[in-house]
Amino acid sequence: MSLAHHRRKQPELVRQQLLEVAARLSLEQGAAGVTLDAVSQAAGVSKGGLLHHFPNKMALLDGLFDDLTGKLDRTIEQEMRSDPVAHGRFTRAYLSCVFAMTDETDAQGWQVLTIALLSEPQLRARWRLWVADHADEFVGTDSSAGCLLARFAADGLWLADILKSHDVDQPTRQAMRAHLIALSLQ
Amino acid sequence: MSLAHHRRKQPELVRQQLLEVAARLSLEQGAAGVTLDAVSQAAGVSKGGLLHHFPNKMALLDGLFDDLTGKLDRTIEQEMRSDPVAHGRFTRAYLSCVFAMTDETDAQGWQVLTIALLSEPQLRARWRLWVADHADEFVGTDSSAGCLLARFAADGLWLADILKSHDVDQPTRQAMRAHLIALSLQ
DNA sequence: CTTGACAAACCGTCCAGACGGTATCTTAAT
DNA sequence: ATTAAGATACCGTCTGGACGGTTTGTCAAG
Repeated sequence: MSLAHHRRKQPELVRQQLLEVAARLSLEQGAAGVTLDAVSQAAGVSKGGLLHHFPNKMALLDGLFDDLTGKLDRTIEQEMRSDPVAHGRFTRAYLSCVFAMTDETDAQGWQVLTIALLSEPQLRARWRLWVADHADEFVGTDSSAGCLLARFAADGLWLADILKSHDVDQPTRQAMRAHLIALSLQ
Repeated sequence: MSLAHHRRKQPELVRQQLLEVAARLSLEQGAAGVTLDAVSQAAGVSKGGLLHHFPNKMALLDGLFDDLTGKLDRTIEQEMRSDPVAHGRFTRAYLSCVFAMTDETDAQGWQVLTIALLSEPQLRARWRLWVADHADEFVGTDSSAGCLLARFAADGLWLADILKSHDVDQPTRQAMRAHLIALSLQ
């Protein structure tokens, strides 16, 4: 009967809040920090409330994954529309996303979260599927060795960002980007 | 008084066995599969025995990490000795290691294990340190944008291998390697 | 008044680590 | 060469807590 019970019901907002909190927790405490108790409490919802929206923990992680790939897909699609050259178009859009991740607000969230997600075998499989689907869709334009290499390099940079292992200054970063774009065109 | 109590004591071997089993378990069952019970049982040692060698779980993971980076360091050092060109020497050795990982016996172990390790914040920090140390040591020869990019690309390939997300055939692989070696020289 | 959106208490399991013990090894004085 | 005295390498049990999930109840909106 306390608090949230009496507030205006807003299921969609609560659902969003739960996903957001789950992402933040995985950022701050690693994958192990994402427990039903912690997430629900941090979101100001009871555990029962959380389990109402996501019937089990895997569903919560799946929700996170969907959120992530959904945003990524939309950004890529948008980026591709403004690229006149067909060859390597998807690769360049992918590059844009990765290079943009440093500045974006929710970039850090994505990053550490992703590592956490990838440590879950089931979610690894889903990521595999995502990659396979896109490789398939753009096999005509983005399957050259140059494109593949460019995307690998972007992944490496992305990994370095996640781990904060390298410290790449902005000029170098831009030079690398230019180099990779050139690669995607050959 | 049972069995292992009476066998010849062989601390170093048992220690090695424990690390090996831990790596195998993380490969087969993901990070969550590495529990003290599972590791000790699979290694034919009691949990008490395990905790004798590694006072807590973190120490076990640290041991794994040391094992990994130790082997990596030795391989890199060896590879560097057979490279006459100074510029980018470390980068090329690093490339060799990454490209060799597909064929090596314990490669799979390394790979999935590494993902598990990277999801642990403390171990991420140690990896950060490893990178920083090496970047520092070879700042004179391997800090060019080309070298950095080559290493990033290798990391991307390595990540793809881990996730089995891409399927890169051997010819493409070799072409990529040649390309990256050229990058390390410029 | 039915249904969806929660709350709150509870359960079974699993897991990290503590603890007290026992067997084997090493060392050094005899 | 013996052997006592410690150090080292284990074993087996227990516990406290965390965690995923269930169940039952309550309130509010349509």
